[in-house]
Amino acid sequence: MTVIFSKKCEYGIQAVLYLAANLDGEIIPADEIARKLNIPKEFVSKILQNLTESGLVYSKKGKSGGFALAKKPSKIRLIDIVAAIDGLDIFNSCVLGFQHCSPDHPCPVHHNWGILRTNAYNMLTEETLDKFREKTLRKVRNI
Amino acid sequence: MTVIFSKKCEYGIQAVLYLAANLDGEIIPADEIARKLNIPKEFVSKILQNLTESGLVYSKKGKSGGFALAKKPSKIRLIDIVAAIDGLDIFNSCVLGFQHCSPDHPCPVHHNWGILRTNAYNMLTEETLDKFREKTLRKVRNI
DNA sequence: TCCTAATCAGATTTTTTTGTCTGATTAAAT
DNA sequence: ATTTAATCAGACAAAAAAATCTGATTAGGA
Repeated sequence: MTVIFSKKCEYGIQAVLYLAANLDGEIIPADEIARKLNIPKEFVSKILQNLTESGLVYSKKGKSGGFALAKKPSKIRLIDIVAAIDGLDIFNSCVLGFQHCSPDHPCPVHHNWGILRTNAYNMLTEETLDKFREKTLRKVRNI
Repeated sequence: MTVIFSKKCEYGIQAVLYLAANLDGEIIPADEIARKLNIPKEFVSKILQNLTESGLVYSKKGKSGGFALAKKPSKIRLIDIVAAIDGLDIFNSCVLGFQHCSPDHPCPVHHNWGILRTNAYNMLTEETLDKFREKTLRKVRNI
């Protein structure tokens, strides 16, 4: 199966978007996120743990605990989430898997793919969570 | 780990490019392909089996057997290989994994990602194996 | 203050992907 | 024609990813 982001990363982005849609930094339990987004409960919990270690998310243990963003939505870019979960190898390694692919010894699609890759990177870097608030709200309510 | 193509697909494309680099339809054993491309021998053999079932590759059993392209290089597009191994889901499903993503209820990055995806699809569709012959030869010899 | 219920967090299991091994097949040499 | 050596092909095993289970933690009510 071809894939852009791992399931972990997909779920992670979804969950963080959900947190961002609740402006005032409200603490939200993993259980609610899991239900609203149709993600296995303990899986989303684990992913948010990872993001907590990365400093993107804040977690509170115990009763009435949960997760919230650790920064303002305008300070979190989509690329930050991808970097924390999947890493940025995809933007540095050869799409065909050639081990010694470089500008000097390019693979057949090196140039064309490079352009696509740069566009993707720029898109993920330009987009911060605050830009998505309304879109995310609409999307989540329609699931 | 974020990934575009599965290892299987990466290896598959590499192997088919290698076959295409041998113009006259010469039959090449999996062993040689594996050595030249640094791919596990039996794995590349299995992948080429799959491609044989898909009609892209021809296989010959027994001593002095091996694999060759089943069609002229100009008739095989990169997208055909991707479709045969990984399928084309990546070009139809939501990049963030939202189950009900559509133009009516788009995910936050729906539009932007749609453009990138279309570009990628077009690139893989326009590129046929014959265009890569010299590039592949250079690449393989430098590995 | 203690107990309970709800939560996060780490360990475990299942599934998928990747890689390896053994056997069936075939062409060529004897 | 028989044997042999090299190959493809399908069954098997290991590693990685995804999902689940159990235990540690904490706030709030009795």
